[in-house]
Order: sequence, then C-alpha cells, then structure tokens
Amino acid sequence: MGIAERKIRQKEEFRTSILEAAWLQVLTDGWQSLSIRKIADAIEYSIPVIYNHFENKEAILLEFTKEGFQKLADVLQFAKTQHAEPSVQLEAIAHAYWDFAFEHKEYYQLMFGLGIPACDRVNQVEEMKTMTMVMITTIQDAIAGSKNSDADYFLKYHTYFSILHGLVSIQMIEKAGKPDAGKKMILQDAISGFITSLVVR
Amino acid sequence: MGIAERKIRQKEEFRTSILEAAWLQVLTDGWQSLSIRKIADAIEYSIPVIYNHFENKEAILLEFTKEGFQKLADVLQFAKTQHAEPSVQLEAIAHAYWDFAFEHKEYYQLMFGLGIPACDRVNQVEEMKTMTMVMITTIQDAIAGSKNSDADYFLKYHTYFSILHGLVSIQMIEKAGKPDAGKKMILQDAISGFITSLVVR
DNA sequence: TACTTTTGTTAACACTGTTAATTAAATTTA
DNA sequence: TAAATTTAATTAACAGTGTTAACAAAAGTA
Repeated sequence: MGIAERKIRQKEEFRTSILEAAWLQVLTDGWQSLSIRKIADAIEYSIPVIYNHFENKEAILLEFTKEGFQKLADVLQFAKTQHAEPSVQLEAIAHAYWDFAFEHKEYYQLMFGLGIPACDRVNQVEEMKTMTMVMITTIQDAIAGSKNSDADYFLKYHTYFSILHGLVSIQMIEKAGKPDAGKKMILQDAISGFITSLVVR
Repeated sequence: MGIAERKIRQKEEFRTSILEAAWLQVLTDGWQSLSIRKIADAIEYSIPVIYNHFENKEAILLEFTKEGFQKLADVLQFAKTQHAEPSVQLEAIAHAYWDFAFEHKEYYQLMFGLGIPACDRVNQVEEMKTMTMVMITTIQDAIAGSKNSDADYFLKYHTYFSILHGLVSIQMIEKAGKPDAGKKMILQDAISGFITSLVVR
C-alpha cells in the first residue's frame, strides 16, 4: 500500500514549505524578525504544527546553518578545481569565500552568529576611533621605518584589524573548552606573517 | 540652593545603579538573557523608571559598547607604550587585543555582535567539516610544494580561515553602504601576505 | 460502521520591550 | 502653614515572542 509512502512524502513537503516560508521571511526582514507565528501564518496553518516537524526554533536555524555551510563548501570546492597550482587555489578560494559571504549575507550572518544590531550600534560609537587611532599610528610608524614606505597605511590597518578580529571570533565560536596551550600560536603565526609582509620588501 | 544639584547627583547615581545591575545580569547569564524587567527587579524599582534614564534597551547596550571600546583602546595604548620599535608594538598590541577579548568576553561579544547561540549551533554542524577539508587539503598541497615543507598545516589553516572571516565580518559590521570599489583590495592584501609567508621561506 | 491513530486547532503559560493613565511624593508658591 | 504645582514612581495594559497541554477533526484500520 502506497499510502504510508504518500504520507512521508507529504510530511517532507510540509517540512520544506515551512523552510521556504521561513526563508522568505528572512530575505525580507532578516533573522531577527523571524518568528514561528509568522511562519505559521504564511503556510496558513496553526502554530503547533511547526513543532511536529521541528523540535523548536533553534532547529530551524540549525537547518539553514547546515545549508549555508554546504553551499559554501560547494562554492569553495568549485573555485579550487578551476586552478591547478595550490597557491593560486588558495587565492581563488579566498575570493570565492568573500563573494559567498556578500552574495548570501543572510546565510553568512546566521552561520557565524553575527548579531545584526551591532552594525547600527558600532557605527555610533565614537570611542571606536580611539582604538582605531592607536592601531593606525603604529602602522604608519612601522611603514615609515620600513622598505615599503609607499604602502597604504589605511589598507594595512584594515588588514591588521581584520586578522585580529577573525582570529578572536573564530576562536570564540569554536568549542569553548579547548586546551588553550597552543592557542596563541595561531595569533603569533598570523601576526608575524602580517608584520613581515609589512616591513620586508 | 543645592537641591537641584542633589537631584542631578541622585539621577546620576540611579543611572549607574541601573548599569551596575545590568552588568551583574550579563556576567551571570549573558547578554541574551538581559531584560529590563530583571534590571528593574534588581534595583527594586518598577519597570518604567528605567525609561527615565535610558531611551530603550538598545541605549543601555550602546553604553556598554562605548565602555568596551574605551577599555580596549586603553589596553592597546598601554601595550604600545611598553615598546619603542613599531613592529614590536604591533605585536604587543595584537597580544593585548587577544587578551582583552578573552578576559572580557562579554564586552567583546557585545562590541562585535557575536550572537552567542551560534557557538552551540555551529559545533553540531557536520557540514562545516566539508568546507574545512577543502581549505586544509589545499593548504597541505601548498605546503608540500613549498620551501616550508615542515609547516604546521592545521595552524596555517586556522590562520587562513581566521583572516577570511575577520575580513568579511569587519566589512559587514562597518558602514554597510560604502563604495565597494577598493573593498577587495583588503582581501587581496591580506591573502597574498598569507600565501607569501606560507610558500616563501 | 465502530474503533484507533494521526493531524490540527484553540487557548493558555511565561516570557519579552514599551507606554498610557494614575497615584504618590516632593517642591514651589501664596 | 496650606494650597497649588511640578516631579517621580506605580499599576496595568498592549503587542509581541517561543512553547505546550487539552481538545476536536480527519484519516486509516478492523
């Protein structure tokens, strides 16, 4: 009897219709305003049906996070296969990563938990400039006393700051209670690489 | 008459008592569970009084964001003054930045909008490993064909990934509608620096 | 057709930020 | 000092949120 078969097919359709409605919500209003109620409203069912398909809201977000990482992996894999030389591949992967992030902001923000309010907030924090200035002046000094005295200090500041923030936030996102013995090695590695490329021609 | 004076002093005390109660909440339960109601409960006043001192919840968060950036700026400035050579200063600043982030996680997460749920979520996403593998294998290839064949590929992967994520998320947090003409230059700069330090001895 | 299982709905609970209306207190004026 | 006025604080509500228990309706089985 194909009736059990039809049922799991219907269940599957229901599931994807929930995800589609959710995704539509996200595209128009962002993650912050996604709600179970709105999804239920969009699919024209009552609220509790959603809990027959997903344990809770977090499970829905998890689903999209998985989707995001799978898409990103595909994109990176494709970029890699377009080239033969490993160092060129690394460059291509980097650009593909960048493009993915900005072409699919919604995915990226969810995947790495970038709470969107910070964007509006941080831009009205005058105190950030104080921190920025410490970094910039030092970089200017370093450039002045180097063999690359024509280097773009603002570009280099951005690179420096990005490396720092990237290291920290990746480290925070990953398993919290890891042995932090060799943690700072990553920092040391990235920073000495940056400084070398800054100072040495 | 010093009665108006006393009043603004009391108002100031009230304000800081709100911030103190909020901070205590954050330390024990994190940003996510901070609520106006809990603050009101802690200071033993009714809810609306808080709105006499802060326009809304966001304003309270903004206050702490400012505080965080000021503290970070101070820490970096101090680290800088401990050394004379700019390149050494850059290294010291990097370490100070790192230490601040992990010694004041609450501040850092608020400042850069690191939505905490992602931590729990991302760690149960198997698909992340697919992406990780694309990066790691490429880096292994690059190392194998380089003059640094003894380089730690896992360390280098972490550096690579962190740089990418840092670049992207800083770019996302900063003013959204900026001219994206020279945006990719930052990426190019950071990545070519990394690759150079990876391939060349 | 009668029974059982699955599916869906209503209504509520316990929260959240925010605000209008109202009462209590403090200060100023007569 | 007593009355009027301004300031401060409270209660109660609105409009949301995620989640779930109790119940009704539909579908499948005997």
